[in-house]
Amino acid sequence: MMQNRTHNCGALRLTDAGKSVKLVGWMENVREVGSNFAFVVLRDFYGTTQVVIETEEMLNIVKSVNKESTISVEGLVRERDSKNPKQTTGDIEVVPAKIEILGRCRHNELPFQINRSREADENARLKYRYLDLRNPAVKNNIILRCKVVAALRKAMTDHDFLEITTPILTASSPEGARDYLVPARNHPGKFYALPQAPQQFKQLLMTSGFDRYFQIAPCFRDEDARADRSPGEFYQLDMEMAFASQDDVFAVLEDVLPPIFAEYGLYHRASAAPFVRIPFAESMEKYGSDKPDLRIDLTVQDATAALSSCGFEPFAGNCVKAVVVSDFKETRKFIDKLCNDAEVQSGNKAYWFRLDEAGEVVGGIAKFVAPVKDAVVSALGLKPGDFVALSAGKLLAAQKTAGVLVKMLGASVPGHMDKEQYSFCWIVDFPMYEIGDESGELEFCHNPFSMPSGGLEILEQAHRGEVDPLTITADQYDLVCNGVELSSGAVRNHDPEIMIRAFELVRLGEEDVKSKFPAMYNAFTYGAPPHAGIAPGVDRMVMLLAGEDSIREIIPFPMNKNAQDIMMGAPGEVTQKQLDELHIALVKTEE
RNA sequence: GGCCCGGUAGUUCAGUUGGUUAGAACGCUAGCCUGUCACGCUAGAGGUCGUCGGUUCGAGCCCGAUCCGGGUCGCCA
Repeated sequence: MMQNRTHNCGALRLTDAGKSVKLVGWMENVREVGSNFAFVVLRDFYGTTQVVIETEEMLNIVKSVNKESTISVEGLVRERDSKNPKQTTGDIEVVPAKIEILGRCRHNELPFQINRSREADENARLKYRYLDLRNPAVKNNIILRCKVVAALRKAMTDHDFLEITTPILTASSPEGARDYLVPARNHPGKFYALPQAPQQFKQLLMTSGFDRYFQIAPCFRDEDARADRSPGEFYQLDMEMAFASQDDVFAVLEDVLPPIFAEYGLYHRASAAPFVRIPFAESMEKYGSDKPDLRIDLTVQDATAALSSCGFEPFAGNCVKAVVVSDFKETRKFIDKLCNDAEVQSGNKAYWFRLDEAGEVVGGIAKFVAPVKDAVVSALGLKPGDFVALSAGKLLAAQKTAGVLVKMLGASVPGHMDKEQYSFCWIVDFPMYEIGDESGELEFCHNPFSMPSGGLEILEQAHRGEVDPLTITADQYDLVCNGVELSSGAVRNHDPEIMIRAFELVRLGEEDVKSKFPAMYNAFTYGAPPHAGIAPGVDRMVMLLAGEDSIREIIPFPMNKNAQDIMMGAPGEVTQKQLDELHIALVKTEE
């Protein structure tokens, strides 16, 4: 008797006919086509092989177990009478002399059919993720993820980056997202935090003299989920370079990413270096987004001057943005859906009108537009047959809504999107400061670690009132691909003096810098190299490469929207003993 | 936390202005079938229409509350 399998279920070919083999796998299907005659489909990680049943004895064994049981099959490889060209092993079949049951499936009805699990209810898929993953179409995304991670590691290593792991149990950081906290048994009342990113550690590594660092880093943030944002935890290709500029960081990723995207992606075409660079302000104005999808040829135009006082109430005193689509042939139903979807996605209403073949303003808010037709036509360069989608509000809201319209129109109106490619761009020159919504005062726009463009000098000018702080940009950048924000990065502020001056503009000072980032501030007083880095999201990259719209499709064991693992039962209750050890008393919350 | 969509058989869904016994496909069970490969044919089992309350002679359908899921805004330095 053979102990181990001799081949996997994807291996056997016509040239193997006549061999004695042993296969193992899951019994995917049984097709009975006569008395004591049946075909069994045996599936393992590698593929499927047909087993032909020709005796009552073998049929009885097969019929004694449910589908999805694991079995071993020993027998002879035989050329098929009727071959199946759709199957890689379709030229042969195995005639069993012995079938052994290895792991019985105790359920004759599964929560969903394996080969159709992608259509099943999300909840059922997550609860029975181990069954969902038996579906090759589901499993393939995980295999892709492994290959992409391996390729990223190799590329980074080839570029002389060292992979260094940083702590998972660390200190809570005062800024940014909500932390996951871990109570410290030996320190009553104190907590570790799971890192939101290895940000401070990698900057400390730079200060220690490691020249090029990277890590496939787990990151933890207690924030709500989105279709493209998993709750709780995610992975970044975190990297940092000493004595480096923005251009140095760009050069590495422009070298690393396109070949991996072209090789592993659904579309085998990726932007060549250098990627387009778009200043933040220009991106917002032209694309209505800081993550434009450059595969779409539509852009946003300003229609404020022409339309804000046309008498249409939502436009009054507001910015008005327009997206013009030529030769528009879609139906009224399409337009209504567009406006409705845009409102759902942006939180703001969208409006529209069009020019008919005679050049007359018709449809939507035509009543208000017609009286100022000439001004609108000339401002937007309209031609007969043009469709105009509109948004209104404060500048940012109007821009963002128009950006949603651009993406929706580009995706759904034929001829405006060259879809089958990976189109990268850098968004640069982010503002350093903004006026906070709640405080009404000057605040950091993104993170305070970034170097202001112009360094100490521009900050001094701002302190002297010679420069408006709102015009100061940071050496900070985003990497965007097909409308997806892959990554944020920056040239870091490595100079304690510049750090303090940057904080002083938002009414903070040296003590605040020291207390918020003690390790980093102290380290930088001992001679720090200028450094820069970035951290592309691994999950989002794999999502793009797999062509999936949901991040859960590319995570082996994803959580649901509410950050629950319904398969494992996390989060779950713990024993009183555990709580006592951690000095935690639970308080009943009032309804 | 706000808003939108959804919850009907094991699964995916349909269900007309509120009206007799709530349907289909796949799956499951049984029978037939010797070259199937999404096998085919015949028959059968399978339902607290998420939950609670209300309106009504009568509710899967209308109303209210609530639970669950997804999307989205806020949030995500």
